[in-house]
Amino acid sequence: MSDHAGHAHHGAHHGHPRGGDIEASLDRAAATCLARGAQLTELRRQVLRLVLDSAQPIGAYALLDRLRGERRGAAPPTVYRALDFLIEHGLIHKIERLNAFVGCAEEPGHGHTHAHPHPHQFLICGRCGSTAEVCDESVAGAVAAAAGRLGFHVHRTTVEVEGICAHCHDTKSTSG
Amino acid sequence: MSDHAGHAHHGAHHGHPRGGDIEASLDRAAATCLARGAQLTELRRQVLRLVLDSAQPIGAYALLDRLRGERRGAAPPTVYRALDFLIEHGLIHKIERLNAFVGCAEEPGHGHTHAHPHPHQFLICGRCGSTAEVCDESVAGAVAAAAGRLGFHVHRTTVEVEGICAHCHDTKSTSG
DNA sequence: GGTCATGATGATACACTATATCAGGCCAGC
DNA sequence: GCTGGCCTGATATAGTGTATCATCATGACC
Ligand SMILES: [Zn+2]
Ligand SMILES: [Zn+2]
Ligand SMILES: [Zn+2]
Ligand SMILES: [Zn+2]
Repeated sequence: MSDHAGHAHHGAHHGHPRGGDIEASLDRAAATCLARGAQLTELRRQVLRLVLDSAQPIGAYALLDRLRGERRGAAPPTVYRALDFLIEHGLIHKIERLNAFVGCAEEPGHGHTHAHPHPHQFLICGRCGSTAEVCDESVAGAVAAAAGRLGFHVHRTTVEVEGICAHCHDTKSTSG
Repeated sequence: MSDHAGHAHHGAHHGHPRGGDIEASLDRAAATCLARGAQLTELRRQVLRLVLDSAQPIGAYALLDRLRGERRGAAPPTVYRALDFLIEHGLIHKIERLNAFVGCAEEPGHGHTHAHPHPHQFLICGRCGSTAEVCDESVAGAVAAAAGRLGFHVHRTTVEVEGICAHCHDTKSTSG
């Protein structure tokens, strides 16, 4: 499987943690949770690790299969409860179009939670399946303005863009 | 859960704002399909009528239940195939967050199809469950700009905003 | 007329996604 | 010890979406 998963923040220190970065991210996530009076338990840490370890958005049942490798007897509620917690605390996001989950590309500790989420959008490549999380304020602003014009009070915004990533577009004629 | 979704079959009126406009919309939809070399068959017309007749986004299995009132033996593929067709031709949209379907608020016949969809966003009220389709070019433009900066080629964009509609916000203290 | 390809629908079964519910374990505080 | 809150285990079920094959109508073609 290709490992070129989209990186929205070119050259930045954000992006999907890979390899050894994952454990550091887990530690930061644990600290974030503690500061909020919540606990990143071993189960939740395992699920978060599996999400972060996946190069692409991963479904709840795929997570469940992998989780069973280290936690025998895990069942759907096991993983769904962990996912709910992780979403609640802004550590992962759900991509609605795919019924799948990805780690948040923003560093934790910025006060992002389910109640105060950071603006984010997903670019989903229909060819290689990679996704990139972008945090474009102008998109969020345009949405807020359009909603405000209608007197609508925004709580949460889902933006999911389907298309072809730069890498696939560049290589479409050489490997298609 | 509100209970004013209606139980009637293909009656002409339920007190919905659209009312008798629905049959006219169906006729326009049929013409649009014909012009594209497709046919809005009786089944598809029935499903589209049920979607348009629903005051709120309606799920596939709720549609199936109602469809069985006029087409005995209807099964999940019956309604999903019709829905796929209607989406393909831009006559309805799917709201991913709700796993539900709504009629397109834009008039058909503007060349909107699955291949060339019009920009649209949904405002979903978390209190009354109503949704509004808005067609804000600036939102679409901001998304296109953000994606373009990353070399991402946009094919389709999903924007779904959860919040409180103006009506519910105005009446939040007067009625449960 | 007969044959064949196409598209739509009927019908059965299945896969995938998510939640409800109850029971048991753990720990802090009283 | 007891209680209450939180987390997890475990079973069952609800909700959403597809795969597959059969049947039927249509229209092109010979
Ligand atoms: Zn994020
Ligand atoms: Zn790609
Ligand atoms: Zn529309
Ligand atoms: Zn409302």
